[in-house]
Amino acid sequence: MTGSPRTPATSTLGFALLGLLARGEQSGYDLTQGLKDPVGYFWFARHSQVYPELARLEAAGLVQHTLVEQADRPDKKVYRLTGEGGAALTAWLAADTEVPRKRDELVLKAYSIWLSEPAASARMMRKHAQVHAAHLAEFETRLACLEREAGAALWQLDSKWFGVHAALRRGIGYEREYRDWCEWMAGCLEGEGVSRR
Amino acid sequence: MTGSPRTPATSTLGFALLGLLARGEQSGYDLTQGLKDPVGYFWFARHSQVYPELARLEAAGLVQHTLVEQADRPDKKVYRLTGEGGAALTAWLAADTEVPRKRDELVLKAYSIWLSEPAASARMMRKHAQVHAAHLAEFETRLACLEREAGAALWQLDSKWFGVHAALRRGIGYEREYRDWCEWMAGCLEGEGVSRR
DNA sequence: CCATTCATGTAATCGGTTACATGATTCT
DNA sequence: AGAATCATGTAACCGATTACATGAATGG
Repeated sequence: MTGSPRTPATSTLGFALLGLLARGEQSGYDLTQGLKDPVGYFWFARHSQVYPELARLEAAGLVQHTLVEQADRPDKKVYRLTGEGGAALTAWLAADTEVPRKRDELVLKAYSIWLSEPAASARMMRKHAQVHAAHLAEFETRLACLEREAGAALWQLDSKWFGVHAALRRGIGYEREYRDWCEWMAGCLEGEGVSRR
Repeated sequence: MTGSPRTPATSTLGFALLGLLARGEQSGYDLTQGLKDPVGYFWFARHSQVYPELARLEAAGLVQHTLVEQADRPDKKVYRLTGEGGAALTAWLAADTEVPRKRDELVLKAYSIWLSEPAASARMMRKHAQVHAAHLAEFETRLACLEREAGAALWQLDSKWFGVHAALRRGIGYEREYRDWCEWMAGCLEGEGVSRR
């Protein structure tokens, strides 16, 4: 009993998958879909990354799969969390989290925008404002749905809906701020800001 | 005259460097420092990525360097933008920009926070709120400095200060929103939100 | 004396994207 | 007839991080 079974350091993607599996067993395909929405607002991956990661998690004893044969569809592997997997997940939750440094090409362009055609840049900013406004609207709709369906569970700290709620709130704030910045930029570029106000 | 000199698709880092060089000639070392601050709020790189990228940009004819010998310090290569480099930069500015999908480990943890110890998670959220509040304060200080130093140039679309201004505004909005979300989360986890208000 | 700054590079590794590969069923 | 959905994998590549490597001058 000297030393644990040598878990070779699970990646963040691994914990994302464990977090999804903590809500119920799923196949690799389902997990890939789940990584679009709502986890996908802040983490995502393609199936080509998910399948090998699941194999690694299983080798580390954090998940297990059962083969489910299906008549009209391809057979699938349904994964579930093991006790060790649950423990690894809560240990990760308690561990320190790095503040991420972001890369954002649009803001990088803004830094060089003084070299560009203002009208063209304004159009680009308006387009991005629209995209973020659309994201915002979608998140707000989802939150409204959630309020109807989950009700008070949205606010219960030990409910899985609280997690969705938390992430959605972050998404809403982020998209609102991004939209406002794009619109402010567009306004400046269209001439409003030239003479200080 | 069939086809341009076959620029092998400059990376985003390449354009970040061109954007910095458009403001004045610099060495690879200087550029690496510049990628911390203020461009670094939205793009960054280590020197091990910068030096090879500069070599690639030079091979593509977008920058040129001069060796500057120094007595008391190591010699350095000072890079400057070529005409082709400036053209590549403005072409990139005019091109479509992808809306980036973000990965954020803290929000990912929030999604699984229903499995954690609320008090410990609250402490983590307060810590992150502090970090973002500190970033916010720093950005606001910088903007205030810029206002004093650059004055009206901050609002002139063809001034390089306008680019800094734009990026700083984005940083300020982002950090403020992130701080507020962390504090909202902490409040919930400390019990305020349990019974719906 | 040791750490930091200035200054430039290379090598190993890792996380993630794109593309390759297969194949049945259902919807348009 | 062709596209999309379900379902699982592998391989090549690329961008980025970490570590390796060197070396003089200055500051604590």
